[in-house]
Amino acid sequence: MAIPRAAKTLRRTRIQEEKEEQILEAALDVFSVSGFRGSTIDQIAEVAGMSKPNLLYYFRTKEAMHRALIDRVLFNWLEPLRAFDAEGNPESEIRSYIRRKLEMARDFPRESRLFANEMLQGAPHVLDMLKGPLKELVDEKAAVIRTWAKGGKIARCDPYHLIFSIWSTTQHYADFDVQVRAVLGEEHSGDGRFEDAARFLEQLFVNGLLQDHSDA
Amino acid sequence: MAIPRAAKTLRRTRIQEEKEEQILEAALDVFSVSGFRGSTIDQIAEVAGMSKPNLLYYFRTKEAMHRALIDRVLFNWLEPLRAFDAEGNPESEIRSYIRRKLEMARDFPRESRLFANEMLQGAPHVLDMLKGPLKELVDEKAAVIRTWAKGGKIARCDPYHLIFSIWSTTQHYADFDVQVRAVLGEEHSGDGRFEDAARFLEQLFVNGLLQDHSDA
DNA sequence: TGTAATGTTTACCAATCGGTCAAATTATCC
DNA sequence: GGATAATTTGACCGATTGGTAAACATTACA
Repeated sequence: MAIPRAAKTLRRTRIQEEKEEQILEAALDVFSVSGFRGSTIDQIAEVAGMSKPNLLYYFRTKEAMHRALIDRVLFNWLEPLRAFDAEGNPESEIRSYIRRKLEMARDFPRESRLFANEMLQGAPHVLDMLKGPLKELVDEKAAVIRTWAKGGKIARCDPYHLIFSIWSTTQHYADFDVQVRAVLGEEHSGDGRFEDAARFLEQLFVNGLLQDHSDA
Repeated sequence: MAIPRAAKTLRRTRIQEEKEEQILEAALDVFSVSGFRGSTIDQIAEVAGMSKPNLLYYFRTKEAMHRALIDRVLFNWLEPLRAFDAEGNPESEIRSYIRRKLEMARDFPRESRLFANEMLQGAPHVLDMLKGPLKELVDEKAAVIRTWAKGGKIARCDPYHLIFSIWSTTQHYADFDVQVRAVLGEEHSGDGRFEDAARFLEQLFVNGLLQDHSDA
């Protein structure tokens, strides 16, 4: 007889690791496109290549699957911001933050869309994380940016909106990918658009922030 | 007996106008949060305060409701870009475009989210519009921006990515509203954040683009 | 190799889904 | 006011939903 599922996490078998991986991979495919409510367990089961009850053997409910997926994705998603370094110089820190975020949009678009879907729905599953750990991390980095501004290393500006603008411009290339490609046309739908975007965004933020025009 | 629905558009009664308005208003509420697949006719009926068969009297299918809603929303959504004027001077045009887009994010967040949901799902209902009318409009405005750059009025930059970055930064305040509020904290969740955002974004784009640092 | 734990599947359930239908109700217009 | 068209509703349909039960198959391990 199967062990009660509460005990399953005590010791994990090889098969558990593999199957849970397989399921979360499929779940990412489905949830990132259709959101939580719009996705069905049957869809995920089909993508994962296993039967629905088999999925439910590893994750008791659709919610549990979604939560496991979000937990796994969120940590990596914040890595670039964590790497944002107070000791570095502003220009290279901002440049490399933009570059890292753009790389993530290019290499992990599903993760970005999963998160975007969650936000659009009002963050029902991650609101506490936004108000807690995320806010703390952003507060910390905003303080760094403010220090830079006070020291005259960058223009005076609202550090929160600076961070928001880097998030939005970079994630746009994952979340609105279909629109970007449609507008750029077939011929510019290779990965070149990410390099163009990086060039533009670095220019925008570096010129826009590194020199203080406000009292020129 | 009721007129076949194909003929309904021939002459519209007072009640038709009112009810269709009421339904689309409710549909906007629901679709903008849950996306097409995640929304149900019952939800919309409840919000609209009418029975499900009554909804289906005015819109034959869920798809028809969604299409009618998108058609109505899209035209207004592109208005600010259409107003972008080649004859004006670059600084004031960019400033007012940012301001208008931010106002729309503030005043019509549901419309923004409806659109964002559609993009996340791969634009199944509006792909032709993106590749057609939208692309043409953007091409036209991009040409204007390129003229400005060639004339030395703004820095040389990719006009498409400039437009993308204005879209993404402004719509962020509608689509990711819950995240913005969580990070800013309760005390900054009044409408003041839109003014702060406007100040920051105008600074960013004006300083970032209006002076050419690339050959300084 | 035997056996107990683990993993998988078939068949199924109640609830909800998008949508239909006919009957009942209301508005319109002569 | 009565006929006719427009609107609204309750009852219902088959398909799909999230999830369960139990039989069956496989694995790990002594």
